Amino acid sequence: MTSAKTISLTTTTGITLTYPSKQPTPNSTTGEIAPEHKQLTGNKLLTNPSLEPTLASLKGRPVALMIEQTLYDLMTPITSGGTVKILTLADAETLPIYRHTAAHVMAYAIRTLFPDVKFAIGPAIDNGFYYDMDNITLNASDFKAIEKAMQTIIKEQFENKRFEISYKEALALFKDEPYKIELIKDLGETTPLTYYKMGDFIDLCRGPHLPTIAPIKGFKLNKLAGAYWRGKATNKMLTRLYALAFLDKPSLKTYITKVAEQERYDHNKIGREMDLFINDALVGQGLPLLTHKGTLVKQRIQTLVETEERRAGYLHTLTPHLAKSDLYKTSGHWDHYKDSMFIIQSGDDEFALRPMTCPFHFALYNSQRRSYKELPIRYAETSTLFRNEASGEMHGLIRVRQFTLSDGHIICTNDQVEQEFKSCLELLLYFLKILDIKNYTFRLSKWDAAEAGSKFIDNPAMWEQTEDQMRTILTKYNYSFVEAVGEAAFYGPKLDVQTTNVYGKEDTLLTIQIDFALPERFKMTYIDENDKKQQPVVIHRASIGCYERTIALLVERYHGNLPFWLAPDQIAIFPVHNKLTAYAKGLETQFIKEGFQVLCDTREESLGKRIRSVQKSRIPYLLIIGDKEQATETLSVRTRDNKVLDGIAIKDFIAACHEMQRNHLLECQVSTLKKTATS
RNA sequence: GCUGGCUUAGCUCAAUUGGCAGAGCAGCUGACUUGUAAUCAGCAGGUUGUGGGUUCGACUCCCAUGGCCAGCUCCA
Repeated sequence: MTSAKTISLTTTTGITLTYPSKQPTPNSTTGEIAPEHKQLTGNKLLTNPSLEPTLASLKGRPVALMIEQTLYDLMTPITSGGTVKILTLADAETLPIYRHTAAHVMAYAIRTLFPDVKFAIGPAIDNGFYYDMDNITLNASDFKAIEKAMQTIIKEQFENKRFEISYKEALALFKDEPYKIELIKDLGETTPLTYYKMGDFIDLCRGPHLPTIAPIKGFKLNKLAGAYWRGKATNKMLTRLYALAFLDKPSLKTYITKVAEQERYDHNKIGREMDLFINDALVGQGLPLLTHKGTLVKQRIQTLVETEERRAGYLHTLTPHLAKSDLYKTSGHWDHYKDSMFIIQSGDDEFALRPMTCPFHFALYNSQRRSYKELPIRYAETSTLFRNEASGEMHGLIRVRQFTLSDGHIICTNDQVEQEFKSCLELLLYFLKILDIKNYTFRLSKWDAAEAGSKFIDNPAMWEQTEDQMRTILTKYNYSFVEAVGEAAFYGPKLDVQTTNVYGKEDTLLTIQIDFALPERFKMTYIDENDKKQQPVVIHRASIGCYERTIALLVERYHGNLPFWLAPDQIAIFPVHNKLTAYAKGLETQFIKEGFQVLCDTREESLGKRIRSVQKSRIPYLLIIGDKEQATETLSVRTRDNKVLDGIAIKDFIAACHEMQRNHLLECQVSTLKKTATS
């Protein structure tokens, strides 16, 4: 049938595969395939007939290949050998291909309903795909019609055909698609171009794709948003339509249920429900007010952080919340961030609320002549910072205009950088461990040479050196990390600890940065052992990051059930009837003396009602006090997960609470109490 | 800042095509004295975010604006 030369590949299952060397080419004027090439498309590529995909069902059949970690679809000629994994729909590696093909189906459907639409890009993403479009107005009420059109298209079981075309042919074929034309021109005349065709819908695309759209099942359009063309805010904003896509409807449903479940723990909802913070339109956007409960949580974390920092050799400072603009001009922040600083004009003087602490610590350092014998100097401050974030950026406690950073700056010699960097890392890992935060990843945030001089200080040698330094340390101590170009600070690379919120949105929780630029700008020096002036290195670091963001993460991590030592109200006391009020009040006093935060509810309401009324506060322990408890000097302890333990001796309960408080224990030590109760 | 959605009592939500703003919870008053997630009855609660406009008449339609939510962009 073909004159294909055979390229032999080793497969994990020992199957030999052959591939045709010749590819179908389109008729350049119409975009149609020449008839003699038709048999080369689709599913004729495997020599083992039992493995051939069929249009009717791809279940258990090969749909794509992975050769040396690169994905190929079955329509693409293979030009090099290697270890091959044959992928079926069941393989995890296939899912992005499936989603990408589904994106094309959606585009096809939209084209039939909105013929004037102009397509940009439509990639697979986690959990689904999106397509960016122009010249179209959509709203959620269009979703059903689009989904229905997609179903209709899928029923046709179109093959997904692949074509290689020249630069000129591509320009002609996509002449009505301005965004595709821009992509083609950017790829240039020398890059091989391909497009895919299903039914009468064609799309410029590198692939890979499923050989047929028949198996596409579990999808749901879910979100409409604006997105800048090529991710640049100066470009036109396009319409982005997001969809979820899974192999089948049950997995789609499972995912939707899971997400709904997760979103119930949004700190922005339950943080307010727990009465940790509020917002007030008169105060302003991005300026949350912590209630007394939120303040208790913050103060407790702060105590932990500052205690550990002192142990780690940090010197705590208190520096001004504003400074003359000259300070930020010296640091370079003015050039980079002037627009997002709060600037205050006072007579002839220009001030700004501080957006970071570093120059203040540098001023302290520079207030004396420093010897190498003093280094490293480790400054730390629980620092209030102000950043005028864009109005669309604010989010609960995660992104705000005023926040409190567990900030710190280590000024050290070049030789001390590795040790100090490692200590910073260990300190923040210690905090993450105590708080039992596990959903984080390390990101080595590097500069982008393309933006040298504008976004980043133009000193390639120093960038290379510090990034290597960081990479070496991380590798040496076996921390796995991803590298991200263009995510550095303007003065140096960062190790960012990234986390995600309940919506899966990624944010930086903690950061350690090596700074080679600001010591120069602030003319920081020390005298070395040879009586020579040297320039120190600065490490910027955060212990727990910003308290507001950390509280948000904790609320989501614990679903509001903060550990005993962090819970705003730790214990609530409920006398069963009002003759026990005095006794309950006595207990309250006793617990307060022990240092716990206690609520005593003596309202003349039913016990059930009073218990119900504190459920939203998620108090770890409710103590029900009846005549029996008073007579035996015991407690009936109800935990917030609704377990009831009767007959707990008061002193044992107090001891257990102290234990949890002192050791920052995560679990309410119900088992300990129980043991005491039954012994 | 941009795109889309939303904005009604303290909270959660109703109110047909433009035709008298309504309920539950919370609050207050009274009765009940309570054993582990809502005792009963009554009362009160609003310039429908704000400012304009269209209309005999606007919660409803239009314009502007504040705020909230998701996404994009940004994040020292």
